[in-house]
Amino acid sequence: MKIATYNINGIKARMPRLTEWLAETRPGVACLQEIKSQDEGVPAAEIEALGYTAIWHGQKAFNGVAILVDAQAGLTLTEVQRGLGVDGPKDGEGEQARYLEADVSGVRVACLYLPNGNPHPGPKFDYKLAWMEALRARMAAIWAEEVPAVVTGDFNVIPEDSDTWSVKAMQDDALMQPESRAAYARMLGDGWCDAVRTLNPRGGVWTYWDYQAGAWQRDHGFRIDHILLSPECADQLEATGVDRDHRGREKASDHAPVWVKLRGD
DNA sequence: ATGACTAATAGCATTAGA
Repeated sequence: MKIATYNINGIKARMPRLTEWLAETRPGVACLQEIKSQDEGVPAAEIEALGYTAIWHGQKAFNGVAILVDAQAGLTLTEVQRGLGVDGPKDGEGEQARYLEADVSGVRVACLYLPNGNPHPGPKFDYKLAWMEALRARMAAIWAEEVPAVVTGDFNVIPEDSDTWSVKAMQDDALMQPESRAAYARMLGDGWCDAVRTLNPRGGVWTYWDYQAGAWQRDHGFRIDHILLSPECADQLEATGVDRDHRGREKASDHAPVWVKLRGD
């Protein structure tokens, strides 16, 4: 089974790209982030017409996550949880739409959009770290259920220096502060497998290129979209990839899709 | 250089992203 994560940066603006990506690469599971839409604004009929069943957790203007599964391939989708119970950094705003978890034909799939955390330091960075601790706790609960599990999405963390084109350019960014990296490393320390890192130990794999300053043309990217596997899934890890060509297309997201292929046995 | 792009919402710019 192929499981993919894709920060699409606006589902309405990206529907042409999303449509052709699903048709061309046909992932069994597609975890989407930054749908930037309220629930009622998601083009549900178009998604269904592509042969995918979907659930989503949206909000006005920002954030928002969705899980799509290939119904034509016979995969089933049952929601398990939405949200991690962490309020946003502004007074009284409540929880932001950043987490959605489902059972996909016996595999637990968590789709997340971790807070960016800039500017650092400040309340947004504190929010990021609090959210990461809540995520780690949820991952421990999933672990305790002893189900095969995939936790994936836009983590907004550059885990190591080899995950960015320039350490110097990013050194003051929330994405690679020591606290952000340590929180991510704790998840790996708990036993979760960073799939792309495992098959690309020397780094140099990017999943995001800024819209600005010709970052795509210069290959000034970094790796922040991750796929973490439970031991059962890690044992089945066959391949990973980044659909880079989709970043270079007209009206593309600033992220590229990232995927893992797991053996089905 | 608190810049450069892009999307969304509400304007005739602002916020947020990373």
